[in-house]
Amino acid sequence: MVTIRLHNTKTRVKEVFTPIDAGNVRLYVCGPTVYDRAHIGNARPVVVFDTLFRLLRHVYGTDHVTYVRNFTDLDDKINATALARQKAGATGTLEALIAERTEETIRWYHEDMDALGALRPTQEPRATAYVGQMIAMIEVLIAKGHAYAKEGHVLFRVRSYADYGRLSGRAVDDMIAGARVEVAPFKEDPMDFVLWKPSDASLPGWDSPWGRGRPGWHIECSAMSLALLGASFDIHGGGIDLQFPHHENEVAQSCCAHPEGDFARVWMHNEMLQVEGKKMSKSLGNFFTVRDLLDQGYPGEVIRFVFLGTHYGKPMDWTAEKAAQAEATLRKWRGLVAGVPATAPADGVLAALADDLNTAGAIAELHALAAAGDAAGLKSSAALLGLLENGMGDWVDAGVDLAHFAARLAALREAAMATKDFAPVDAMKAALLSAGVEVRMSKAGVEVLPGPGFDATKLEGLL
RNA sequence: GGCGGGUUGGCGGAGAGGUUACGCAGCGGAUUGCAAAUCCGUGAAGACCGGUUCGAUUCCGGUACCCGCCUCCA
Repeated sequence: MVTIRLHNTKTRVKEVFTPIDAGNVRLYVCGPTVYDRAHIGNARPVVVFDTLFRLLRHVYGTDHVTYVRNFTDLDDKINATALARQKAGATGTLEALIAERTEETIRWYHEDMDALGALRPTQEPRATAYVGQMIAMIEVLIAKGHAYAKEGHVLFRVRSYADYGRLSGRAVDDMIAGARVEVAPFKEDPMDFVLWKPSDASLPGWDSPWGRGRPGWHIECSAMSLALLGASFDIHGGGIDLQFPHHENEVAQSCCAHPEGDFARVWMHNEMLQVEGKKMSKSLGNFFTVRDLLDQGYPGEVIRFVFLGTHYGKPMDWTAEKAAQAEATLRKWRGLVAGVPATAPADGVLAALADDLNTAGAIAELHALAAAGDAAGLKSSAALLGLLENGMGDWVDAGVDLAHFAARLAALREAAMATKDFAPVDAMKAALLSAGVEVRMSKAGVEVLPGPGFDATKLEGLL
C-alpha cells in the first residue's frame, strides 16, 4: 500500500495519512455558492481535490472513497441577485427566480468543471435540502449551552468553545483587539456568529423554533458533512481564504454538537490564484471565469495542466505564457500516447502525488516517461492527474482531417525534387504555417498536423 | 496591529544537509531542398545579513520586498 502524506493545516505539519476506515475514505470540500459563473480561482480547489480524489481512489479502490462537495444554493448573495432580476422586470416569484438562478448556475458549474476534467464528486448535496438537519444541529447546540436565541436570531457562543481559533491559529482576544467584528445588539459577545437569522416576507425562509428564517452560512457545511460523512471523517478541504472564519466556525459547531467525533482529521487548504502576478479583480480587468478561458480557446485540459504545475500550497499565477507552454507539452504527449492503452501508473508519479500531492513533481516524472518513450506509462500515469484522458483530447486535432493537404504538399514536393523549383512547395508550406499547421517533411514523407493557434478557416481555398 | 504563504538559473517550477531536478527559451552539433519535428551536447540559480556545521540554496535567527486572511470571496 502506498503511503500518502498530507500537510495538515490543523497541526501545521506533513503527516502520514491513515484513513479511519480504509473501506470508505471520506472527503469533504466546500463547494460554490451558486449565484454566478465560477471564476478561475474557484476552479483551483476543484482541480486540486479532484486530483486527491483520483489518488485516493487509486490507492483505496474506486468504490472505497466518498467525496462530498456541496452546493450553497441558499445565500443572501443569491437572494440579492434574484431580487435585482425581479426589479429589472423578470417575472415570477422570488422563490422561482432564485430556483431558476441556482439551477442555471449549477448547470454551468458542472459544464465548466467537467471541461477541466474534474470527476463529479460522489455526492453534491444542496443546502436547501438540509435545512431540517441544520435546525436540528442548532437545537443541539442550544441544548448544550453553545448557542442562544435572541430576537429571532440564534448565535454561536464562541467563548463556550475553548479551542476556538486553533485551526486558524488565532486567539479570540486578539481578534477582539482587531475590532472589525460586527457588533449587533443581540450578541452576547462581538465574536459570536450567526447560526440562524430571521427572514422578512420578501426573503426565502423556513419555519423553525425561532420563527421563520434562514440558516447562517457556516452551519450548512457542518450539517451536510454530518449527514453524509458522520461525526468523524478523514479530510476536509477548501481554499485558504475559508480557513477563517468559515472553517473555524465549522469546527466549533461540529465539535460542540458532536464531541464524540473528531469532525475532520485532516484539513487541507489550497493557496490563492493570481492572474499575471496580480490579484484577480474586476477593476483590474483581469477577472476571468472558467467559461471566459474556454471561450477564448484555452482547452480545459490546458487549464488543468497549468493548475497542476504549481503545488496547491503555494500561490499560483495564471499567465498566457504558462498556458502556451502547457498546450505545447500536451500536444506533444497526445501525439505520443495516441492509440496506446492505459496500464498502471508509474511508481515515480504515484510517489510524487502521495507526497502531499506534489503535482509539479509528478509532471516532472511524466516528462521522464515521455523522454524514455514509455507511452503506456505516460498515459496511465497522466490519468492519475486527470490528463491525457480519452474524452478530453478533442482540442488536439480540432476535428479537421488534414490528410489531403499532406497529399497535395507531398505531390508538389515530389515534383520540385525533379525540377529543383521549390517555390510552389514553399508557398503552400507558408500558407499552412500561417493557418497554425505544423509541417514536417523528411525522407519518410510529409506530415501535417494542427499546431498552436490552428485556424481551420485559413485553409479554405488551399487545395 | 494579529495570523499565514511566498522570494530558486532568461522564464516557469520541484526535491534533497554534501552527488545533473525537470520543462520552456538560449547556445553548439546531427538531420533537412529550406524549415519544422526529432536526437546528441552545453552554459546558467537559490532576496539580503548573521548563526549551527567539515560542508547550507536546503536547519535556526533577523532584515527587506510581494501576497492572502482578520469584512459570510476558493
